[in-house]
Parts: sequence; C-alpha cells; structure tokens
Amino acid sequence: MSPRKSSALEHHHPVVPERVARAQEGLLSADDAQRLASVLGLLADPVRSRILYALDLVEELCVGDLALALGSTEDAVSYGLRILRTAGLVQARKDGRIIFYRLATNFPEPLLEHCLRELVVLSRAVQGLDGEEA
Amino acid sequence: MSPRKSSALEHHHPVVPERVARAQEGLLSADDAQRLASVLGLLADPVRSRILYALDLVEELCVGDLALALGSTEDAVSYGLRILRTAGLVQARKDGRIIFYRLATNFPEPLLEHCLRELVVLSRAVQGLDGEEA
DNA sequence: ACCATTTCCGTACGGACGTACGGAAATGTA
DNA sequence: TACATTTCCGTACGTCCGTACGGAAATGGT
Repeated sequence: MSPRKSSALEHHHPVVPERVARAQEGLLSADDAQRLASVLGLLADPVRSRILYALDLVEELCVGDLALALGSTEDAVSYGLRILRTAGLVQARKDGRIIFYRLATNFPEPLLEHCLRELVVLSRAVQGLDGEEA
Repeated sequence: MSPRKSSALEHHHPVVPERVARAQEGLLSADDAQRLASVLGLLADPVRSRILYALDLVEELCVGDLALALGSTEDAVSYGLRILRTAGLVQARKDGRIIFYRLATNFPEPLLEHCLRELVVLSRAVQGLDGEEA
C-alpha cells in the first residue's frame, strides 16, 4: 500500500486553499480583533450604553441623577461610569461634593452615531433573524 | 437611620431636575439597551469578529479552513460559529461531510460596515484616550 | 463492511464580569 | 466642631462566557 497524501482524502488542512489564503490576507489581525472586542465590550452593557446615550442628550449629569433617570442603583451607575472613565469615554467635573460626568471632548462620534443610534434599530431586526433560520 | 429630614438637605434626588427629565424622555429603554447589548456582545469577541470579517472576504468557508486561516482551534471556531448561527448572522451549507458557512443572506450591512470595518480603526484611537486622562 | 474525516454536542473548568454591601474620603451646613 | 451628603473603593458572591476534552453522529473512500 502506498498511502498517498496527494488525494483528496488525507488531512483536512486546506479544503479550499485559495479561499484560506484570501481570507488570511485581508483578515483582522488578532491584535485588532482584541482591541475591537474591548471597545465593543464597553458598549455591550445596558447600563453603560444608556449612560452614554443619556450623556449625549444632556450636557452633564451626576451619579445620583443618572441613576434616577435610568432607574438603576447608584452603585451600578458608579461602576459603569468607572469603566467608561477608565476607557476615556467620559470625563468628570467636580463641583463641590457632586461630580458631573459628560462625554469626553474627543469622544468618537461614529461610536455614538453608528453603534448606539443606528444599531438600536438594527438590533430589533437582528433578533428576528434566527426565527427564519429554523 | 433617620429618614426624617424634610428640609432641602434630605435626599438630593434630582440635583438638576430639568436634565433628568430630558434624559428620561429620549433615553434608551431598558429593553432596547438589553437588545443592543446582545448584538454588540456577539461582536465583542475576537474569534467571532474575525469569523465575520473572513466570511465577508470570501463567500464561504468550512470550520477547518476557518480555523486554519484564523490560527485558532477548530473547537473555538465551531463554538463561535454556533453562537453566530444561533443569532442568525451566518448560515450553513452542507456539502458531503463538510459544512460551509457564509454570512446570512439578510446580514445587516451596517453591522459589518460600521461596527467591524470602521470601528477597527476607531478602536485604536479609543485606546489612546485614557492616556491623557491620567 | 470497515475505517478515516469532519463537525457537533455535553461536560467541566478557569476566568472575567456585574452587583450588593460596608466603609472611607471629600465636602457643605448648622 | 459635629453631622449629613455624595461618591468612590475594596471585597465577596453569583453568574455568564470561552476553551479544552471526550465521545457521538454523519459521511465518504477503500
């Protein structure tokens, strides 16, 4: 027997090498993908997205008022703000014992425009997609 | 302890009532925020975003080739595909023992265009934002 | 028929995430 | 000075997520 490896039945490695090569060329690098995941992960939380959305509507809000508007606890809002602040998406202004938060001056507009406003509508449609899959 | 404080110094509830009201009006509903978080959560994973990116480059790929192109294990890719398939973002075509995956025919273009292509560049800038916070 | 290949599924494990609780720091008021 | 308020921080806990491992199902070749 000569177990030739040249036939179509051997290891599976590249079934369609041309496509694999093409995918590899224009592919998202592991680094970019990780960075993108970090950014999207920031927005993939109801509390945080609502905070950003609220701060886009009004200039600035303190933790207590934000919690009141969102109907969340102050702890949850405080934690969400810490994450967003650490990421540099919001900035704080201290006035007495109250700390007002607002979107960072260099807050990326596309992040709000595309990921928050547009995708809210989109997310409703996406939910219906799996229904026709089955 | 002593909830008996009817003076203006009791709870501060709305520090700036006008802003709270305005935020509440245009706010993201808890339902929309949860739905948005689900969609963004789908993309907030290096394996999944790279899968979608790859499937956007080439028509279709099987699990093995996808794992080869991404440099990941087949298990990780298979799991990622399951999540995306369950969400209805990709669809499968079975050819013999090989299953080819591709983007769903009604895959939302904005999702790729804005969230994947544009935000990859954006995510690099966002990382630099916290640098000036300190 | 037998075996190899491809993929999926169930399970278990490690880790990250979000929340609640208690206390501390900073600040304004009587 | 003493007290109340606002917010942050450290901690502990429960939960969800992604991965690795083993086995099973479907399929094709010899």
